Amino acid sequence: MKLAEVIVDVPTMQTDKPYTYLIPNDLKNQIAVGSRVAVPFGNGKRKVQGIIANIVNKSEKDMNFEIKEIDKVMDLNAVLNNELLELSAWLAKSTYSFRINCISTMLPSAMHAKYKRVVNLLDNNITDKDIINLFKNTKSIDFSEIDSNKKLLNKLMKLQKENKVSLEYLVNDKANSKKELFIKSNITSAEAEQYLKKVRKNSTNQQKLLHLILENDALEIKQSDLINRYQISNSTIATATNKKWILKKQVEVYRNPYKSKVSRNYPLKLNHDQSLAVNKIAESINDHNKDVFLLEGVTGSGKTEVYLQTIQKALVNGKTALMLVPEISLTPQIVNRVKGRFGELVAVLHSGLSKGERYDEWRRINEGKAQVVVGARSAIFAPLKNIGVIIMDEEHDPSYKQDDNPRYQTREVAKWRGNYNNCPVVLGSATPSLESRARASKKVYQLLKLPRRINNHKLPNVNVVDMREELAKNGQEDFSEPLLSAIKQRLSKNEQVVLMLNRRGFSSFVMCRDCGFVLKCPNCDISLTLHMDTYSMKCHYCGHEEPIPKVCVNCKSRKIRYYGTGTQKAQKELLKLIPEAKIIRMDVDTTRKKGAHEKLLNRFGNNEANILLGTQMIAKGLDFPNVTLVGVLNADTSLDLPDFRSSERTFQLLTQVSGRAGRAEKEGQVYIQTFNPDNYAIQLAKQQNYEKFYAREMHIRHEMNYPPYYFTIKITANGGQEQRVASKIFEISKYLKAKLNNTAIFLGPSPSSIAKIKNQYYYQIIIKYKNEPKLNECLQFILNYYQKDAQKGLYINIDSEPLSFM
DNA sequence: AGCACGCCGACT
DNA sequence: GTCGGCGTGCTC
Repeated sequence: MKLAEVIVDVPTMQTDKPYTYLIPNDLKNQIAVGSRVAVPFGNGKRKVQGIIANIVNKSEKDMNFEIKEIDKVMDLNAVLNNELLELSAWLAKSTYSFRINCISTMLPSAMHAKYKRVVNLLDNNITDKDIINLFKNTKSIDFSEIDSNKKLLNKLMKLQKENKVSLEYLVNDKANSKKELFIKSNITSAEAEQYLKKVRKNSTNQQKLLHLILENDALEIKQSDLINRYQISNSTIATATNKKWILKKQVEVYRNPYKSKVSRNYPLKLNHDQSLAVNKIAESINDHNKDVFLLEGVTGSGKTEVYLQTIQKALVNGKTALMLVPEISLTPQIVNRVKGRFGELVAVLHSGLSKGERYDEWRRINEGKAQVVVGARSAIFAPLKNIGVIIMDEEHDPSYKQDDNPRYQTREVAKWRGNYNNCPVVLGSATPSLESRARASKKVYQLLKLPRRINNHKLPNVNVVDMREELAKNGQEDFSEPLLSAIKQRLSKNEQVVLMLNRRGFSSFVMCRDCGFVLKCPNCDISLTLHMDTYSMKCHYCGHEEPIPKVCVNCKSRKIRYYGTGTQKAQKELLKLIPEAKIIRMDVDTTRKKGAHEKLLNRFGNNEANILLGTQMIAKGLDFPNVTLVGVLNADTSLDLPDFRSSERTFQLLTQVSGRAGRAEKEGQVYIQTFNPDNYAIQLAKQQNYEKFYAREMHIRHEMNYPPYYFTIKITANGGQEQRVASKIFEISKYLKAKLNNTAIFLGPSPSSIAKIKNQYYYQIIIKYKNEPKLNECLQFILNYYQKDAQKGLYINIDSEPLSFM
């Protein structure tokens, strides 16, 4: 007997295993491994969505529990192939998360189940006024309408026992494909010719339609096209339908998120280094080698062209290709370049798409209609088959690590898929992560270098401005004299400027000068940021918003001052200093709306503004030939973070943003303003010398026992009651210290650096270790042991190789 | 998660 | 006595 093993959509520790179900006869042909199904689950009539992980041949009698039947099948075809199912199991294990959560992240959100409970009225002779009122003139109501009404709920429970009402559970599919009305001819062209003779001479529109059918055997056309392109009106269509000349038909269409025209582009001639790289990778594609390449190329060295020609090689071999880019640089610039090269073969996946668009792109990939996928982090789960190459651009980018469950590092998933598909993985960056670069040194990865910019353009000239001097000299803390005059000079030459300030809002905090009181968020342990556009104080963590205080909340003093500069304030100040500046501000606040990102960049590209002022979102991927000056207003924001990766981040950010300058003929210039001009990360970013930075930073990591010399794991406990959270984390720490080798280094337990977010307290332990074969088992034990606390609102999270220790 | 079951205090 | 609060355990 064939039984189905189902992973149910109930993300808890206890239910994180397959459940066995009978396959009813009428569903036998529709069910396959990887299908979405609805199954009964639990005592009542509850139904949940699930994924078939396995079909096994077992006798029902072998089971020591009652087996229920699968209720229905949600899709015509399996939504997960074997590769992705296997991947979900590996992912769950390696990220300490539930399998169903892993499966959910693989599927477009339109495929996540939508549950609905409905109360049906069975008995019409109910006398209770509340109940009569409730069912006014319907027989069934949505349960959520009465969910909170205890009194009503109790009455209904009673009635349910008397069989007077019933509770029904529905698993609905959110996945709606877009349909468009098509017109299809119902007659042959020969018949159309006959009809043409019969129609009245003055019915010109009908004649037009008949001619169309005459000329196109088996005509099938969008109704809207028929109306717009051929000027055939709705009434004509109605008449023709009545006469049975044509049929109306709903056809599933794919939403196309990139309607804008993409101009075709062709492979560029490669320089020596580039062709060497392409050849190496192509060799690996041909030979089905699972090599991992690290493509270390300075900014502007033409990495993208290497990617594109590599993808071409995969396609020529009859394979597909996956290209990942950081979310923030998933700009139309990159997408258009890939689309322009490979046209209809390309599917794009990123958060800017609507749910429907994402679903459609996903289906195009699943059905094999798209062979090239470009996308951000989660696109690593694209249902491509027969992958020939996986490319990760800007492999060092922090957005490749997901910061909630499953907390995966895209790079690791990419390597897993490369291994499964027997294909190479290409990691590209101007500033590789230390982990990757170290592996290249150990020959685990193959290092490919692009040390020169294309056409031998020079790297920009970088100047470091000591803001301590500037502050002492002319009291300036935002715009130094050298930067200001450079801006003015560039503007006078009609060139463009990019300014980066890694802090949004107006001022970063508000402090009372009398008592030192800083206004904090009531829900989070973080100070509120002043926003001038809304005249309010905002919390960047939970979104809390309150009016700007006029007097100090603490001491009632009026001496309140704003400290720190955000993008809003910088924009205002810059306009004061350079009135002729035309500034586009780009930060989370101005790019929240769909497509805003693209619009702002287009305006800048069209020279509608001469200064682009933004947060780090402007550091990556932008390629504007007219940008000759880049300014970093405060290089210290990322340096001052209490985290072992802060130097690496700072170096990467400064190098990336500097790379925006002088990408074409005109030479670029960069000014980095800092209060730490001698810091090595800043000095080496000035020299644009990655290799030197790598050597220096590795030395420090070695001294301090940090990655890549050590593995790390972060265990966090959070909950509403600080006491309980703290005692839990100490308990865990004690347990682990007893179990692990004494070479493991424990940091903490301690409150997390933002100890409270949205009224949840956070405590953490970080463990640095070299070799701990028992660790995985211990952590699984902890998760199991503390699952009971999850019901009391106390959660344990495990983050393997966390991005930051904060 | 969501539901049933069981145990305990407080009410018509 | 029973109603409803919450802690506990189970879901093929």
